[in-house]
Amino acid sequence: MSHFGRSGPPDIKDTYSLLVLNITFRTSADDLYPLFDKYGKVVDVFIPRDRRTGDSRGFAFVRYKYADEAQKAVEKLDGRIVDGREIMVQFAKYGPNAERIQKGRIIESSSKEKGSSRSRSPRPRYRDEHKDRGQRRRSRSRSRERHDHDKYHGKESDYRRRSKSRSTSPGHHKDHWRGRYDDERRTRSRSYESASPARRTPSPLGSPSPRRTAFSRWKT
DNA sequence: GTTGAGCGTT
Repeated sequence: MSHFGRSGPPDIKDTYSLLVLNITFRTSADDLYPLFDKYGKVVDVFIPRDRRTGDSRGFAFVRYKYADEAQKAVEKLDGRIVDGREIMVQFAKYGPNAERIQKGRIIESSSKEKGSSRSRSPRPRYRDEHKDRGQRRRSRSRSRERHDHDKYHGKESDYRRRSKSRSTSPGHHKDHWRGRYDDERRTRSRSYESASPARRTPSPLGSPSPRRTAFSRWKT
């Protein structure tokens, strides 16, 4: 079990995709599956990863079998704290094929279900159907006074440890070329000073480059 | 690896 992501898309023909945003980078599909499965039949959980680093991008896709269950999951899990992060759950707007999606469901280009012609009025009123209880309890503010860091002491240690494998010493090279630059400038300044004293810009970040000559036309 | 919102396969 829990082999989502490497099994490929099982069946997207009749599923409803949810987009889960703002998940932590350590949250995996296996962690999301039981959480979302509580509210309905989850067919697939997929977290797009960076093919170079293999790290998650901070969001995931959860595919439900039924729209009402998916809607329920959105209502229940949107804004919920998962792994110490407030996740955002919403219906996917685009499909894996970059196709348009309606309420998480892929709109098939085939005109097979176009039985009711244009009588439909598809307006973006997803949550309005449940606005009576689905008020925006989420103010989208990331201000949280939680300190659940101690909850991941063990796990966090491992993450930090493997990531801290590198120990570079930035600052040495800067000081290095800085000294070289200073010495070089000082040495050649003698000949350059007499050659083009006007262009003498000692520090590109030390002097505000008083190139007022460009504004000389403003005078009088 | 934050803020806005973000939209996808081995």
